Order: sequence, then C-alpha cells, then structure tokens
Amino acid sequence: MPLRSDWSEELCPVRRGLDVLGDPWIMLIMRDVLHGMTRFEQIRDSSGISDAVLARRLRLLVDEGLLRKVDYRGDRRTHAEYVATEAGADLLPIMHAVSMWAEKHTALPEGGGHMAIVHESCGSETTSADTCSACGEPLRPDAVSWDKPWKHTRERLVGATDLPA
Amino acid sequence: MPLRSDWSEELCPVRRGLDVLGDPWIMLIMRDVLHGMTRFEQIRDSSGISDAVLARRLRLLVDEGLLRKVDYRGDRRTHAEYVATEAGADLLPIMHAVSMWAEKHTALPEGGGHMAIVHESCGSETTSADTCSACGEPLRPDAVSWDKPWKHTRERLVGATDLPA
DNA sequence: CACCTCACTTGCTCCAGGAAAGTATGACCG
DNA sequence: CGGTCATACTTTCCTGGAGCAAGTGAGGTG
Repeated sequence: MPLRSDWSEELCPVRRGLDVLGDPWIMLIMRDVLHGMTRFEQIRDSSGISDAVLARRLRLLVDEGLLRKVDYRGDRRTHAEYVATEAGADLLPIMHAVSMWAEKHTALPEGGGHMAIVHESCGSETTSADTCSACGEPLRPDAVSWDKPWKHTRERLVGATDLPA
Repeated sequence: MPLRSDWSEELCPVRRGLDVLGDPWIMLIMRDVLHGMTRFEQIRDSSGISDAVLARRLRLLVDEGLLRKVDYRGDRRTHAEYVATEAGADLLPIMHAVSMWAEKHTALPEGGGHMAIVHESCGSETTSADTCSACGEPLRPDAVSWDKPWKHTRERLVGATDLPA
C-alpha cells in the first residue's frame, strides 16, 4: 500500500495484515459498507472522512480486493456503489474484537451503552468475535446484527457479494 | 489521542477502539511486548520503527493504560522496561483476528509459511481468535504460542503483569 | 575521568490529512 | 436544447506527523 512503507512482503502475518488495516479509516469505511452504506456520500457523512481521503481509500480498498465498485441502477439514475468482497466481509471478526476490546477498556461516553452483537441464526448475543458463543456456529455477516442502544436500532449486517447482482 | 482527531468520545465502540488501534505501530509494538521484547532497543530493532516515533508511541501506550513502564534491575544496571497491562494483553484476540485474516487474504511471500496459533493448555492449534477452537477455553496470552515456521521457532507469549514484580 | 550503553530528544525535509472549493458526468426540466 | 441539480470525485492550500540522522544526558565501567 502506497500510503506508508510497504509491508505486504513481510513474513509475519500480523504485519502483512496491518499493511492494509493499520489505518483508522479503512475499518470505519468497511464498517459502514457492512451496514449497507454503499454510496460515497453515505460513507462520508457517516464517518466524517474528508472527500479526498475517502476517494483515495476507496480506490485502495478496490485495489486490495476488499471492495468491489459497481454501477447500481437507482430510482432515476445510476450510482456508483461499493460492496464488500469476501475479503472485506471477513474483516467482521476483527471489528468484533476491536469493539469488544473497546467496551472493556475504554470509558463509555455520556449517552452510550453496550452494543450487543447478536447472532440472528440462534437469537443470542455472542461474546466471541468469530464464533457464536451460544451455538458454536461461525459468525457470517448476514446473520449478525449490532444492537446499538444509543440509536435504538438493531442493524442487520450485509455479507459479501462477490458475484455481480 | 493527539495524533489525529479524538475519537475517544464516540458512541460506537469500533470507533473508540480505533482511536487507539488505528495506527500501524501500536499493534506491532504490542505484538513485540507480548513476545517478551520489553526494552526500547529490542522493540526498535524488531519492528523497524524510528526512535522518535517509538518514543512517542510508548508514551501514548502508557498514557492509555496498555503498557506500564517499570525500571528493571538487569545484570549490571537498571533498564527501562515496558510490560503489558491487562488492557494491553487483551489485544491478543485482535492480533489473532488480523493474523488469520492476513493468512487468508494476503499473498504469502517467498519463504513464508502458515503461522499456527497453539493453545498450550490443550496442545491444539486454534482457528478462533479468542476461544480455543479445540477445547473451548478462552485464550489467555500466557497459554498461547505462535509457531513461526520461517523462523523455526514456537514462541510462548507473556501475559499481563498488572502487579509490579 | 574518559568512555560506553541505553533511552530518548532535536532538527530537517517531505508527504499525508483536513477543509473548502472546483470539476465532470449524467439526469431532469422547461 | 440550454440551464440547473445531484453525485462522485479532484484540486488547492495549509498544517502537522513520519522518517532519517545526529545529538543529549544519565548511569555504569575500566
């Protein structure tokens, strides 16, 4: 990745992973995409990223194979959309792990609350990042909801769409 | 954290987590510390970080409560040492998740190989980031080894040392 | 007391980030 | 068929952190 020294050839997989993920915006963009926010302006408004940086990151994510850009026929015109590939959807366990770490080790701000990660297949909250702690099944994105009490929403995620619609 | 816009007050826990973790060096430093590399020069030489950036990151990590700085009486003089707190040791599932993602979705470089994460309590490799997929126990850092075939080593991690030695 | 090691700090240049404004494309509107 | 609007960027400008290299200061050593 051109934003920093290139770690894609490192032998340690943690370091190779950080070559892509060691940037605060990457994960935030992918979080939005997995919540069904696929359009440029949706992601920008949701994450607060600047136009220039968002454009660069989206290009990077497409190059790295985490996102796929598709032209989507909306109500009255075609939009550009970014959807997660399997590599992108597979960031979900990392997001869960980050979320669980933050809930345990950062101060809950005013008005916040515990975000439960719910495995819709079995209906239970999971305490593991990658495997449902209740039923033992692997957590697939399209079977997971994030329950956000501060927004009074329970949002179902969307999975990979490797095949064009 | 002063390196970027402050996200510590965000309601979304993913974003609060990225306030600390959205930097490539943080995770790399913590990886080294969990491998028992606790001294300034060890971390610098292992990770390739520059002196100035390492010093700033160590200060940040101490401020954020992921590391604790201790003066350690060595062979002939006292050294500064950085050891993981519980908050620091709890990054382990995130590292595992990053490692597993990278092994699945990045190209293995020349001379590389699969890094197995071994739960020493039961002797099995785990495929889950936070819970041993073989025996179901939570993965504690001091019961985990990383098997690195390219170095022909199997390195036992060290856990949190919240109480001064 | 000159010298060494360790853990930083300082200075310098360069490039990425953030904010705001500009632009290209296509759609719809009269 | 020209004007306006929405969308998805690109460009410009400024500031600040990254990376490199050299310096500094506190202990300990011969």
